[in-house]
Amino acid sequence: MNIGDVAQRTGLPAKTIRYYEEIGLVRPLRETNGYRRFRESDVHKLGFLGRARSLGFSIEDCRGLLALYEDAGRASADVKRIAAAHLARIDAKIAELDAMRATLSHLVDACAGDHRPDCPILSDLAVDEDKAESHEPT
Amino acid sequence: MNIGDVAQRTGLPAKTIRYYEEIGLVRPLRETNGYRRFRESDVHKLGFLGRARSLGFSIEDCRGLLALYEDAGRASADVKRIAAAHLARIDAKIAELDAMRATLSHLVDACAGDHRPDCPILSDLAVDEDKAESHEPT
DNA sequence: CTTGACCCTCCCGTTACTGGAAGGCCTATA
DNA sequence: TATAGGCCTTCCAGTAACGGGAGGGTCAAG
Repeated sequence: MNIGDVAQRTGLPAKTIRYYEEIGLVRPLRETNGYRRFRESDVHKLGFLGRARSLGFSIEDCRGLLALYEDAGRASADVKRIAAAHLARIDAKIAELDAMRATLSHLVDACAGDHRPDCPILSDLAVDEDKAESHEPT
Repeated sequence: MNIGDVAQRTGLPAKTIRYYEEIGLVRPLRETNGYRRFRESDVHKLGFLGRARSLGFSIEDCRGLLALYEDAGRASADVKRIAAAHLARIDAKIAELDAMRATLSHLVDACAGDHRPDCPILSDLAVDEDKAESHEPT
């Protein structure tokens, strides 16, 4: 199977599939003309990768999950560890976004949004107060 | 004021401040020895930037907000438009993460997490079903 | 034989920085 | 005065996960 068909079947762009090969996530065969030839097992792996990525797992997480998937004797605890860590990151990100949302929606609501220059959004950003002094990395 | 003092006062790393100068967000003066010299207005702007960034505004958003901030005659509607668009992006991101969280926490709960190989997390990722076929860009 | 749809590789651009190397400047102390 | 350290400078490279596009080979149909 050529890359175009695989893209069709997995929903992944051909560019992405080539990239996954480049970083060693899949190893399709090659035709004599240089075209990639994908086996069913490659397509299956790419589907796995697409689903894992859509759940927000990083490429390195995916690499680990794929290795565990192909290891029939793995312990489910190893899989759960990766997933639980990812879940914790998601929760942290949600909390961060919720905090941003709260502040921002408050400011947006307070802003008249008309032709006048007075704007609580800018006023707040301009103020040099402790409550606004946190610049933690995201 | 030198860059180290400004970093101290704004909470921004010196590297970041240099970067902001490079992309034209601030324009500190220069001493004869080549050191950057920051005025109070520069420090103020950097504080503004730090706060806007911590609310998740992009650099380009910040550039726009800063321009509006320095334009005494701007309309608050212009500011509100930027903030509301950002709020919408935040909401979309939260919704996406909530969906991931729901699926993932379900799987994590279903996984025994012991020494046995059976793992619903991997089983689900391996399945090629319609309900798991969406790989929309984030 | 040409057209058009594939496929290939290679390189740059994205976001917002961060790390590090190589070296100049400034102050204090031995 | 020499030197140590702590600043400061520039420039280069790398990050995550691709996307865009150039330049060019391949294949099946008409």
